[in-house]
Amino acid sequence: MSSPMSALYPRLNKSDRQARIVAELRASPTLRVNELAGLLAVSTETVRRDFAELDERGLINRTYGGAMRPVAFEPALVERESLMVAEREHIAAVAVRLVDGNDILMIGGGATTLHFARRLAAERNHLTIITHAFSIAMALATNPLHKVLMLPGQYDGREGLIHGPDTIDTLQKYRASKAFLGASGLTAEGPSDASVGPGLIYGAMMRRSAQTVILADHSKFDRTSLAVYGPWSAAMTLVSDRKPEGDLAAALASANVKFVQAAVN
Amino acid sequence: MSSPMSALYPRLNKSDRQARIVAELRASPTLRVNELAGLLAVSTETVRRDFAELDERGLINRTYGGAMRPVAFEPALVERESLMVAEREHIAAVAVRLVDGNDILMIGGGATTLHFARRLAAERNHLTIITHAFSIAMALATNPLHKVLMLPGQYDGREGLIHGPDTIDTLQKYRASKAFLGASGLTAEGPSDASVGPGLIYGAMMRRSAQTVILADHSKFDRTSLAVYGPWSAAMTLVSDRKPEGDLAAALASANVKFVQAAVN
DNA sequence: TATGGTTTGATGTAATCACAACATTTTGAT
DNA sequence: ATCAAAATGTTGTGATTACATCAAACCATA
Repeated sequence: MSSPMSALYPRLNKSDRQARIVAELRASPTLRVNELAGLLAVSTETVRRDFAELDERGLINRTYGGAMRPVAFEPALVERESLMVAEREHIAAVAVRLVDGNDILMIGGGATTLHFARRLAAERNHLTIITHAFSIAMALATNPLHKVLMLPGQYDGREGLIHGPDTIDTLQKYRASKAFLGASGLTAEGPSDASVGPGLIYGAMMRRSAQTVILADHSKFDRTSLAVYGPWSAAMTLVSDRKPEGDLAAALASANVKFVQAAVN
Repeated sequence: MSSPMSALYPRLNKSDRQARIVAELRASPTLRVNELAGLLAVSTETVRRDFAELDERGLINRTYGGAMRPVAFEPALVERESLMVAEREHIAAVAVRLVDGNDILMIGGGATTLHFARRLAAERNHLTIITHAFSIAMALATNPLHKVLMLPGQYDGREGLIHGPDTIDTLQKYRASKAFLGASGLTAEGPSDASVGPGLIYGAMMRRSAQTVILADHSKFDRTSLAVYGPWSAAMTLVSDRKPEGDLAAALASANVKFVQAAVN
């Protein structure tokens, strides 16, 4: 057997090799499958398999022909990130159309609202946005023309967002035209969140905004979560990829909640 | 037409389209030629030509099959991260010893204070920390036993921290035992920062804390920066890798500033 | 040593991409 | 309206990549 030309490194086992890939990405923001195969003296298929695994674990991001360094990974958020991505992006894209040029917005934390914030950064300018989520603020700040106001309070590293009494108090000082909120459950009673702290924030944001837009894919329908943060009302709009049915649909109708469909073609 | 977002937008001219490509990269760190062609309703060759021009101008980075956001978009912090790392880590390690178990801390933004926060997360528990920097809060939150309070205000994506009148106002409500602050310059007049906004924060933090600890390596000595945020006083401690000399040393001595040496080695 | 699972390599096929050459459309100025 | 330049689309070719499949090599353990 002829030895490979670039035997720069000793043969590594799987975990060492993958660790090295991650390390290599710190030096260079992108890597090609080809280069790496030569560098590590393994076949391209092995590199591809490593990329697939590391991408699964969120340590890298795959691109066509290679991989790139992940931008910034939120602790608990990454797990949810991979689910319902297509639905969430559609919901976010449609929700952006509900934003007026003069709006003052409040945006709650969550995977879907993060997509919404990214599109807001890409498509809009000169908006004022109040939020309690680090990820939302960082996404919006990639467009320096926006003005991002951060709420005070206790930082929860697991969720990557801020809550607590200070947050609620400060919200009373602000008034927005529209609040954009995610939810982990939607029932006839109203939208709800899995944690009490953030739930209180979302309720306060809703009360301090003229309009409220709930962004939630159909997997949240009829799922009850811990903290219900508000009854349905005529000042609310639900943006989702499917139309609700049954009890939930009846509750929305009787409260005059507007519905906007984000079709998944 | 299986792309998530099909032709939602009107036909754009060249410069608008290219501006939009740059904007779109804010929403997603990578773009594929194909997706973008569908999104903008132009041929793949046009997208390729746009990529070539934008890459030439440094506004994007090309990858095989697409383009990615240039690394320069990241907060300005990363650039400084690589300088004086050893010195900063020593300074941070020594500064941690100045923290008492019952302290309530304020920590300002910066590369050196970030090292300090990481050590605090590793070595201490049950501290209450008030900060205005995302990176500091995230570093501290890796230890869930700490309580991290985030200040409100306008988010500056370039620096990755918060400032503005709301921040100053809120600081008046708090009182800490010690403030740990970085600096971009140290002169006889006092420590100073390169930006006005953060400088005002550091001044306020200093006034609201019983003790102030300045963390700065020797490259900051005798360098004047934009915003001087406080005169030297007996309530201050300087932690550095070298002992100041000349005018600076005289000013520190006459104000009774304590000095702690962080020896390298 | 035998064995079963894991890891890696090799191969073939289909999909995707880059690039160049040429045709067509749009734009802007006269 | 006419013309020339710029911008864009189309097409074809060759290169690169992805993915599935199967075989070989490797490894831990009984």
